[in-house]
Amino acid sequence: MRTSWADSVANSASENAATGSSESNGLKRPTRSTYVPPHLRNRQPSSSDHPPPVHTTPSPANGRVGYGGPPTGSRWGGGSRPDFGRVGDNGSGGGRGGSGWSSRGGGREREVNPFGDDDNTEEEFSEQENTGINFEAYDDIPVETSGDNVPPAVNTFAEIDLGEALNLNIRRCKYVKPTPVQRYAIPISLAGRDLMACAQTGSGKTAAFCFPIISGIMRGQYVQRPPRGARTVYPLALILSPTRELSCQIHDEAKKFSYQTGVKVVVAYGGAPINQQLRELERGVDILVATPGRLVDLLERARVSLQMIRYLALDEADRMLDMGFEPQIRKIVEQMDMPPPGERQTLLFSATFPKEIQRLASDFLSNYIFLAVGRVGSSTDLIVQRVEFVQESDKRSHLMDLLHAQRENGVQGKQSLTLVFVETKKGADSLEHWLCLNGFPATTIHGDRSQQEREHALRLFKSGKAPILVATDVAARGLDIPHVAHVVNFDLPNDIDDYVHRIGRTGRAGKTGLATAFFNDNNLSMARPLADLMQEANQEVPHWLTRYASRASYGGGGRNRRSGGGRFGGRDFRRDGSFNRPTDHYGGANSSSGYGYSGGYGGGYGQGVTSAWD
DNA sequence: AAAAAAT
Repeated sequence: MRTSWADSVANSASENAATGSSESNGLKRPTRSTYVPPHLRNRQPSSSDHPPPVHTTPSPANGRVGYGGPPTGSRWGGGSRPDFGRVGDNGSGGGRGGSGWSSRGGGREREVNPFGDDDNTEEEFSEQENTGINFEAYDDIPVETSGDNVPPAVNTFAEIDLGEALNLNIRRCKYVKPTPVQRYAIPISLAGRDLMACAQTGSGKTAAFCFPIISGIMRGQYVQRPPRGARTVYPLALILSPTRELSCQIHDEAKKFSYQTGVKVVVAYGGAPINQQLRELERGVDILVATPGRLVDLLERARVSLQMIRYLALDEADRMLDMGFEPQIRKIVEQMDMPPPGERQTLLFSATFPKEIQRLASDFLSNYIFLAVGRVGSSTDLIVQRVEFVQESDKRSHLMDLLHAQRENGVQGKQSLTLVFVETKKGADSLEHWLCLNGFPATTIHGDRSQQEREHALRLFKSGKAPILVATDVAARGLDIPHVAHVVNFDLPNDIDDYVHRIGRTGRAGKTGLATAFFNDNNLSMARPLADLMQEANQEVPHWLTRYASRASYGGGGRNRRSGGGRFGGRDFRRDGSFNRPTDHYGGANSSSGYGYSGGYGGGYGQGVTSAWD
């Protein structure tokens, strides 16, 4: 089924539900659209499994339903954003949009069931799905919101009408009740508001922005494809992330959530053949998940237009707006054909949100709500952090000792994985080689490897065939890898944020995790932030580290460019009063005050909020 | 100085 849900809805005036036999399909893509897979041939369409309505379609240029398309200005039908989905209310969704749609969203025949065999794979799935979600621990989690007219949070999914098909997928995912970030972020998003959210992954962050997007697209009838090159596609939502693997992961999640909703999710990223991605796009796309480089390529080829974007989500938003990415993001968001803030809905998610990045981010937002959700209970306690003083020349043998000990302690069950972070790609290769030589099955992931190699390495690691993964920061953020028992910072990062993200690869799913860092004279600039972080997380700080920390002067200590002051994401910079100051105020000179900061706003977060955020 | 991200 090539036609996306949105396309179908846009043309729903005259509906032809006959599977795969619509004239429009026949007209546009004769071969592909009329194909009926073997298992569906001779099968009666039923309310639960026939594809979304297909239509005798007027050409895109004259088939307008609902609002009139981009050239006419406000696509929001007059600024009442919560109602945007109701344009041209033709009743096809019934009174309660979600339920009405879902019965027809029935699934495209070729849609692979991401849940596997619906009835038999529940265990496998539940384990995966609930990774990192400790529902019990969520009850007294500190939450801070700021902004105008913050919609109230919900306590159950039942309170929100996300639509039947999506609700079914939520049940399939074993999501019993919304996590805090979902409780707040979903109503905010459903109300049409822009959002800057700080929340840990594993607490349902991906779902927190996917649910409202999917739900909104399901019930929105606003879609109209403006005339353009026939091969240009017009996604309604764009989700950007900083690494290819993370985009894949988000795509996989989004596919589960959108199963049989008719909402089409496509992923596009570099390093993989573009032709296959182009074919997927041609089959229809409502939600595009992408890394920036490949997206720019697609935009320049005019294979994708952002003209119809209703939802923009940036995952790991602080990384996306960091120096390396900011120009590309600005190009995509500000210099192509994406609707401006206020005409689209923008959702930014990250665990760490430095103030200066918040300031940058506000360019992309309109009257947004800031949301900070504290860590799950005392979950940092789940990650035991250790720092050891190890000279460069001793690192390998020291690592060897750790791995041997781990092996002998039986900590290394079949599924106990060790993730080793190093600074450079060369260093990754060479350490992997050395580990293998010494009898430790290791693999490596970094940016100099082919995408095939990267994905292969990740699979080897996840499956336990290579229980040691040597990685650069490409693996630091967002990746949900079950059974990582130990994160070793073989080389410490230069930024405490990166450290926070790295160690957050373990201690998930209510399991304990261990994080060991090798510290030496090359890491002096990290002494203070690291010591402060560990102290806040109730970790035992070695005395030698405390001495280094007290010695370190911020100016000389390092180029921790955004220092502790910004690292903690739990505060809306708009409330800081100091946000008018020049940017460089937040540079290295702010380290200590930054840390003192978390105690300075009410203590709601207390300690720990700063750690293990993801 | 390094990593990531298009070909």
